[in-house]
Amino acid sequence: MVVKKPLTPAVVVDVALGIVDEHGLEGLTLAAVAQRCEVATPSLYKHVANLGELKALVGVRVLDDMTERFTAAVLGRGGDEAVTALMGAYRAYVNDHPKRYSAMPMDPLHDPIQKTAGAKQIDVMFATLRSYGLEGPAAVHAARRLRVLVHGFASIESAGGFGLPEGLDDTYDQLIQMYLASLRKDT
Amino acid sequence: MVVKKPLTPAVVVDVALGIVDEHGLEGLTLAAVAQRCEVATPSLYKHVANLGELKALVGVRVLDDMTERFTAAVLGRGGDEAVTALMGAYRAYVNDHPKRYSAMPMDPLHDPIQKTAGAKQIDVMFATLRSYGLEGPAAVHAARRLRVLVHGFASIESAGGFGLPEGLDDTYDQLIQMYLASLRKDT
DNA sequence: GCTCATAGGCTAATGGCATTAGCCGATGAG
DNA sequence: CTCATCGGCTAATGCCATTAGCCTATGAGC
Repeated sequence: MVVKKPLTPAVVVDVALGIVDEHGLEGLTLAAVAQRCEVATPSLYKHVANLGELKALVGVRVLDDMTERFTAAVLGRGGDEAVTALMGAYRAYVNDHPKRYSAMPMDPLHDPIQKTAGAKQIDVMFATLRSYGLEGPAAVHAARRLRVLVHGFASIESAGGFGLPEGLDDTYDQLIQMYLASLRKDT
Repeated sequence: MVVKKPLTPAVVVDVALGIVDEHGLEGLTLAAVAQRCEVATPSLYKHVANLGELKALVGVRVLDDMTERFTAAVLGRGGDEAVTALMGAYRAYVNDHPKRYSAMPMDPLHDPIQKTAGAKQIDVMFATLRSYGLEGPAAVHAARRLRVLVHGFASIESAGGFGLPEGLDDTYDQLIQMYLASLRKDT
């Protein structure tokens, strides 16, 4: 017999993530979550403050999932190899969950709920650049460039913004090489 | 005395754009537009098919405005100078209307309403790269890289995604130099 | 085993918004 | 002068978020 999972904030976020995967962030609605949980809409307020908070929590989950994959990809590597692995992992995650990416907050540091998850992800990026020995502003600029590249590509690709998928792998390779070259100049 | 403008689709889009500038794309609502036009909400349906179409039209307007500024920036220039001007104009537009940028469609070619405006903007980018003499796929990759850079940066900056505005000009400069270097390798 | 606070679910009600249907007056072409 | 059309309006529907207030089971503490 089926034992219904007790509803917890984490479960609600799980369900929400499923809805986002299927219908996009705009499709994420308390009513839809409630239906999947076989519960009346107002009941959700016992687990989550409101729709805004739920969206923030979904953002945290996406951030954490990505960070975990990045960490795994970079572990045991350094230098260009690590950077390449990180950029590959970023794109891979977004391709695995295209709709999901729109739930990733661009400004996690501005939201108390997302702050630590956001900081953790940025830390991984900084750590990936560690072996280049960049100091102060140079490190910040390098991390920003990296973020611009991966986010720019991922956001356009996941939106279907590149006319044809034709040669997208090559384009991404070129972005990686371009970035690695810029790192060489930095050091 | 005040002569009230006759309501036309173009005027409705103007008003909508004002709302987007103030409250963001999520704040764009037919009810809000109607109020500013001093008209009942259903009246808008005489000028616009529905909220979705209005958003698409706003997207076209943004696309066109940007393209116009890009064209002006690039006119009479070539090579690195032209690319630098284009990238500068892109960032400048977004900084002039931060909220607005979220209304710029990432996949204009998929929407019949936005298709030509999107194609025109991409044409300007290709034209800016013309003097490098890139052929076939190389030209496509170069244009994609350019788009990734400008969009990635603009989208993060306009969302307030960079921790501190500290040194953002420098970061953007580095992105430009990085891109110019990648073009040198292409040729 | 009894009691009572609480966790977690529910119904009812409110208010915002999109959208549709159907009405109506002004206006301009013929 | 007439009439179709344009552009506005009101009424009604339905979806959604959110709040208020109710009710029950359960488990901690006695």
